[in-house]
Amino acid sequence: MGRAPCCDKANVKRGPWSPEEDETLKNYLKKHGTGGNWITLPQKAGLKRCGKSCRLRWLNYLRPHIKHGGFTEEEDQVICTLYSTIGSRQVHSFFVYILSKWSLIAAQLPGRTDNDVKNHWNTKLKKKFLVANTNSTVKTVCPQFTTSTTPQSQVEDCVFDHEHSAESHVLGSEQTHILVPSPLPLGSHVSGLGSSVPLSSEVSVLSNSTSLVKQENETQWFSYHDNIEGENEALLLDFVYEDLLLSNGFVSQEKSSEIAPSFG
DNA sequence: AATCCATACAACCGCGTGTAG
DNA sequence: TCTACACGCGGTTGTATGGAT
Repeated sequence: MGRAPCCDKANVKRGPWSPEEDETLKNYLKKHGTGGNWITLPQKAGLKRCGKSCRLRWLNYLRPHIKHGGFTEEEDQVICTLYSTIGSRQVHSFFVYILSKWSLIAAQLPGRTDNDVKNHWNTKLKKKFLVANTNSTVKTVCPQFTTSTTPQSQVEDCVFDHEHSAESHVLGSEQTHILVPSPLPLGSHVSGLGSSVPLSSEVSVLSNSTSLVKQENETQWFSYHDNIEGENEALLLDFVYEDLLLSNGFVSQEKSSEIAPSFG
C-alpha cells in the first residue's frame, strides 16, 4: 500500500498559477493567515488547488519582499562558498531550528527562497562550480586522468568519490570543526562591511552582510547575517572549512584588516 | 519559416520529521 | 507511548522561451 495522497488529485488544478488565483490566495492570507493548516486552506479560500501547491506558491512567489530576476555576482559567490562550506550536511542553529543547506544559503540572501537558490544552483552554478573545482582538484585526486582527454562525467565521478570519502572520514572521526588562524583582539567589531558584529575571538568574512565567528573558548562556529528585516541573526554551524573559504576568494582576518582598517 | 535544442524557472512528488491528540 | 497528520525539504519533472541550424 502506498502513501495516502495529500489531496484529491482528480479535483485539484495543476500547473501554472493564474493572476486571479494569485490574487485570491494573497487576499485570503492577508485576511486570515494560514490558520496553521495549509491542507484545508485552498477549500476555505475558494481555490481548486492542493494545499502544498498553495504553500509553495506563497513561499516562493507571493510573499512580500521576494526578489525575482537574475542573481548578482555577489549572490553567486555566496552560494558557491556556502555550498562548499556546508555541502550536504544539515546546519544547526541556536537550540531549536534545524535548517537545510538551501534554507541556510537562502537565509544569507535577502529576498531569495530556498527553491530559487536550489534552481539557480542546479541550472547555472553547479556547472561553473564543477568546472572550477574539477580543474584544481583533478590533478591531485585523479592523477590518472587529464582534463583534456577524459570525459567530463568520468572526471566528475572521480572527484565526487574523493569528496565523499573525505566526508565519511571526517564524520567517522567525529571531527566537526576546522580552526582558523590567529584571533583578532577581543571586543573587535567588523564595520564598513555591511554589518557590525561584536567579535570575541576569530572571524572570517563571508560577504558584505555575513560573517563567520568562533566564540572565545568555544569550539563552535556561528554565522552572523542581517535578515530580511535588517535584524542581525546568528546560526550555530556544524563546522567550517576555512581552506575552502579562502580558496573561493574570501579573505582571512589578516587580509580583511587591510581592506577594513576599522577592525579592532 | 520551421524545427530542434538548451536553458531557466515554476511546480510537483515522495519521503523524513515533528507534533498534537 | 503510539499513531495519524501536516509541514518542509531535496530531487525531479514540466513548460516557456530564445538561440542555433
